[in-house]
Amino acid sequence: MLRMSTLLLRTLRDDPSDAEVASHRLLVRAGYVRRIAAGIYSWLPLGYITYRNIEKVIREEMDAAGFQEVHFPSLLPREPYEETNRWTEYGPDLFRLKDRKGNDYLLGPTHEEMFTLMVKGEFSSYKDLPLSIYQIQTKYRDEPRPRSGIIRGREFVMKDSYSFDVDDAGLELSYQRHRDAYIKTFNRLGLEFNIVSAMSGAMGGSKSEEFLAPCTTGEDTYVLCEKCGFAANVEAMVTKVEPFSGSEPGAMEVFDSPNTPTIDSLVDLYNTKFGASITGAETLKNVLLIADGQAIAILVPGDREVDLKRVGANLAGVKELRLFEDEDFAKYPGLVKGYVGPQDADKFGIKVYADPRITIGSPWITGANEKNKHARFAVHGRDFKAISFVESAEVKAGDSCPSCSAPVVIDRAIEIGHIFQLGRKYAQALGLTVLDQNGKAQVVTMGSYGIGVSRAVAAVAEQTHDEIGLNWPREIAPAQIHLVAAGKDDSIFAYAEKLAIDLEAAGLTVLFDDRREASAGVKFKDAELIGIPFIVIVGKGLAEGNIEFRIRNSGDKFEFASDSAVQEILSTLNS
RNA sequence: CGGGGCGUAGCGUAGUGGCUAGCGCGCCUGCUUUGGGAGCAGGAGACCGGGAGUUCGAAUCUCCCCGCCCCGACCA
Repeated sequence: MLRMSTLLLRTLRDDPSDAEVASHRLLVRAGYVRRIAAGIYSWLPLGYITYRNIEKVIREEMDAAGFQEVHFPSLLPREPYEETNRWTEYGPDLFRLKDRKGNDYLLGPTHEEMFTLMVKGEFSSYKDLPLSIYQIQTKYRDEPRPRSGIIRGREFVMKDSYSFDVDDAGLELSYQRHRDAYIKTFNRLGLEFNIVSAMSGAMGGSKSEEFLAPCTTGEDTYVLCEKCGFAANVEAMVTKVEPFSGSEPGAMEVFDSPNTPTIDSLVDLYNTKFGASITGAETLKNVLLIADGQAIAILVPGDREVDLKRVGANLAGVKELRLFEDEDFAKYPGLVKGYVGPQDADKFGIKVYADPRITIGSPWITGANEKNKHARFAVHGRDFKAISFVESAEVKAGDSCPSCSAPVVIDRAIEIGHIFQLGRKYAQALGLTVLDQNGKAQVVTMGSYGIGVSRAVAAVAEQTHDEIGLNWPREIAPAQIHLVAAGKDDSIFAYAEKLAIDLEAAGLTVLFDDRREASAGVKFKDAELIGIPFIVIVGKGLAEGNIEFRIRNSGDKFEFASDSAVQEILSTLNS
């Protein structure tokens, strides 16, 4: 039993000034967490119980799926990460340190290497596979910008699993088993979520899905089709286009277009000059980028911006992508800012990629690579040619769903889980092979599956809180019953004390507000802030033989007879 | 890393060159109160983020540093 009179807890009346999002504000105010440094938090008793409840659900579902729990150190030597090149690749996000002898160590940001090496050290036969193992461990990433309280920290707890299979079919099976276990887990946690297809990074292109918990303060943007249920990461959204069916226009024609460096100004001039009524969607925007030092051009319709994340995710092999700056224009005197067109790309030695909307055969109004001049009737395939199509334009609400063509909506969410088929990258790098039936060494194929455990606490808080406080689902609340003794009479406290003991004996967990000095109002406010799902009040009604029972979530209130309180509470909870 | 903001007691804040740094919440003592963040009285608690400088005098002005928050870039 938790007693408020002795609990290490001080609720705050005011929002902390450094907290913005609801989960952060309320977890601090309700005395669940305290900030230690940017992105680093301590858990107080109420918070740690809640955290452990979430961990318990996750562990139970992993075990039920037949995955085995292991545990690795957080403090790791450099060597394994050197073998996979991540000591270098991970860059400044890696917390690095040296021991007294000057050897390099790191605080694990993720543990692919350790898992792979553990299996390599023990198993060597195809008969040992498939295998799925997991750990729940603190991870460290020196994020450029920790934010939103415990949603994105530099220290956080993650449940990460890895599957090991001999072949792709086995990997697919292991992947599905994890997917199913994740669905069960998040349902038990009371989280609303969508499973969206995601990009697993430019190389590989293997299967990857994210579990996203919708909430306005989430930092992930995704596309959702409310009609057919299609959901995708913005990066993975596929543009639905029809082949161009219009007739081929006359030859490309350059026209004077003074002072039209922007799409809007170009549209105005064009409509006036030619008595037309075009929109930005009929103009072609040529956005120049530097991709790993190389100049490239991205073609998108003029009414859309280029989404650099989408370009980066869809342009195979590109690591660094940035917009052209003035000094880049200086290197290409033929390219006139505001009047760039794709017709002369070969001449300038610039690779051109087109958004799928720039269909073959479609005519466009675009820059003429000369100041104050544009060209019209520029036909893709005739007057200019892209090397390939690349998803580049920003996704907008109302775009067509790739599977059913209905208009999609755009929503924000917190990424609470990510599953993907890693393939053989780590097994290859670290030499994890097993002998097959023919005695031949086969590189093992792996899957990787993560759940943000500490983040899940915040995600649930985000999705369930209201104006007055937290509001936990029953399975993860720090207690199931918040019992308030409201009054000064000894009989109230004596009765409440017995009720608390009886409720615990009946298998419920109880937070008992047994403070003598606090007023009823304070206790009610605290109960609402702390967010335990059921609140029992022993107070003025006791004299008439009644206690009060409230449901935090709905606000419903009931009167129960004090002499049958335990039974009535139990039957209400079970109904 | 770019842009913006902030740093005064456990929390929220006032104080833009001048007396002993003020207020609310919380905390301690006493009395009163007791179903919606109680009242009165008394009290403890602050290297005003750090350093250097300007000045008779600095929380307040200048410079440097550190930390924190927000937007963006970034994010297995």
